Amino acid sequence: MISIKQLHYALAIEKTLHFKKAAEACNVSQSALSTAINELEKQLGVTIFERNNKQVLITNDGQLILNKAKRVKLELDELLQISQSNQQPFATPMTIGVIPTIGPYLLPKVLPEVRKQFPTFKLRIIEEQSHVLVEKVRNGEIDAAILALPYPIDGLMSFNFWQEDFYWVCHKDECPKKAQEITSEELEIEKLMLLKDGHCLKDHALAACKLQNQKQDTDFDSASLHTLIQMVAGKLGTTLVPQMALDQLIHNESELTAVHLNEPGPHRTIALIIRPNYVRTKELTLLQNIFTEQLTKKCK
Amino acid sequence: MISIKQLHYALAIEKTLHFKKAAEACNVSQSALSTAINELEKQLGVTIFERNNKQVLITNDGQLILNKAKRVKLELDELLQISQSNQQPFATPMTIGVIPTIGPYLLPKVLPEVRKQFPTFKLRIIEEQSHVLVEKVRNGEIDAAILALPYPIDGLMSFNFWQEDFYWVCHKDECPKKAQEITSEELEIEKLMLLKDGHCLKDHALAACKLQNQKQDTDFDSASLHTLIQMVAGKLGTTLVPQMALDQLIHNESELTAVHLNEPGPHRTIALIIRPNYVRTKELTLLQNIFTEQLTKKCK
DNA sequence: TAAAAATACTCCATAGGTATTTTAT
DNA sequence: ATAAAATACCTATGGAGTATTTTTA
Repeated sequence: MISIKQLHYALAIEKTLHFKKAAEACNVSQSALSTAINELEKQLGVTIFERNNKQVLITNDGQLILNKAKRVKLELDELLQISQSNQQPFATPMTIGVIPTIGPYLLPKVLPEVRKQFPTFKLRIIEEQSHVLVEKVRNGEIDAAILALPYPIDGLMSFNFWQEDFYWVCHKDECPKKAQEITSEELEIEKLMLLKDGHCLKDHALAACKLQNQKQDTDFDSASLHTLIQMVAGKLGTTLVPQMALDQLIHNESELTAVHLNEPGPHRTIALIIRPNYVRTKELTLLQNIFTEQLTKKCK
Repeated sequence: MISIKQLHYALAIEKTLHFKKAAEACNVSQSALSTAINELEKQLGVTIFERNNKQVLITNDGQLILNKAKRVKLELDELLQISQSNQQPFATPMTIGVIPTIGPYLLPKVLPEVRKQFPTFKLRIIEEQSHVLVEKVRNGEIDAAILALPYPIDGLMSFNFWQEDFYWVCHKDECPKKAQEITSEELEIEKLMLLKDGHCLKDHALAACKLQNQKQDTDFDSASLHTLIQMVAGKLGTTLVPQMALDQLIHNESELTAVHLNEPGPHRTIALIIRPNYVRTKELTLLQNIFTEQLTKKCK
């Protein structure tokens, strides 16, 4: 019968493409690893590695096997986590990805409370764009991701925990009226500056205004909302920012005004994305509750 | 290190709730199975089974572990299938689920060609409603399902292979006009008979007419289109049927007329649903091509 | 010829079997 | 008292190590 050890060994070779190094990584002799791989290939009836004394190559079929082996290992790791996380929640570290238009605004609002409630919890945060995070969730590199929806997440599951609208930000001197609301029709589209392509915030902002994602003259090739806001302060145009970013981007003494974009909403939904069958859902639910609770307290 | 064998044994006990019977099912002695389970529980630090001389119970944590173990086994089975299916496609049997409003119309059109191209292929078909099939795909009981979209398939993946419109079917004597087209506004809603709740065809038909799924007086508690058509023939009302069912339901000599429902479409999308990471995609692609090809030949 | 994988041979850990004991109803 | 799981003990398989051979770039 095929064993987990064999899969471990095969995955080690995939990494190093070298039997001796792989053997060292697995703390076994080259001989042990070699026979294990031969036996695995014999059992499967598939040559996984084409090898000679100079190089190790992965066959096409072999790559499929290795990908599946990673999957098996992933599920097995999760099985081990079940026991640990149920014995004492938050004992095992967790890595969560977050996109750049959420991270800097969400995390300062919620992480203090997380630390307060679970002081020993090792939570690692990475910041990437949506497509990178989706891939990392898929292959198990990270436990979960915090994205803005709608976004295509084929094969993954989402748990929405927050919804918010956009605010239109302009310089006080250029604010057309004193109203608290503005509709997309009243916006001067030509003056609107948005993040560069690849940031989902741009798509969501355009969708909220019912605009196509046509290549706009006004595209601003910036990677952060902070920079955009600086441009607005410099009277170079206006922009749209999500509600949770308002308090950080616009201070009382600032030259800027933010008015609610009055279009049917919510304009942006924030969600936790996980693989189906991900096991640490209890812990994620606890986190999610803190998120919603803190956002409600600090945004409404 | 935890082994696959241990998981196998644990799953056998879950089925039988009896160590001796489980041991027999695994072709090992009760002693071997007993020690393996004890070792597994020790390694995990979790009591999976609460047992005495009279009964075996599954603990809460144990059930989580067992569910995950099933997952591991599933992925491992797929790993074994990779080698087999790549060595000779269609050598391993495959089970595909299909909903009752697709099966009887799609399968006669496509299966002959499948048999012709892959005579040795053992394809098993089961017929259930969408929610049952989605669950069976999730837990690996079946390889894939053929559904009509839109339908919620959280965490699964869909490959659309056909799109079609609805046709309004009425008795010739009651046909309001001779036109080839009718809009939903021209329909007499009171006379419209649809399948009972639970059949997605009802939802899709209503959506095509832009109607709410309100509890209609005209709901007809039938489980098959054939029955509905009999009712139409008996002048009890009218109905909507998908294009692929037309040739079977309405013959030349019949008393019935079918006219195309002229609403923005397509009204119903047919798709293959699989788990993410499902491995026999090459074979499914071949099947799917046959499906589309045969439908185009026989429906257009 | 030299670097790397495969093989030969030995050893030991452990999975499994049989027989027996413990346990709880 | 008895049915069923746990344990003791023995055996055999196979995984792992060391040393050596084979392979081919």
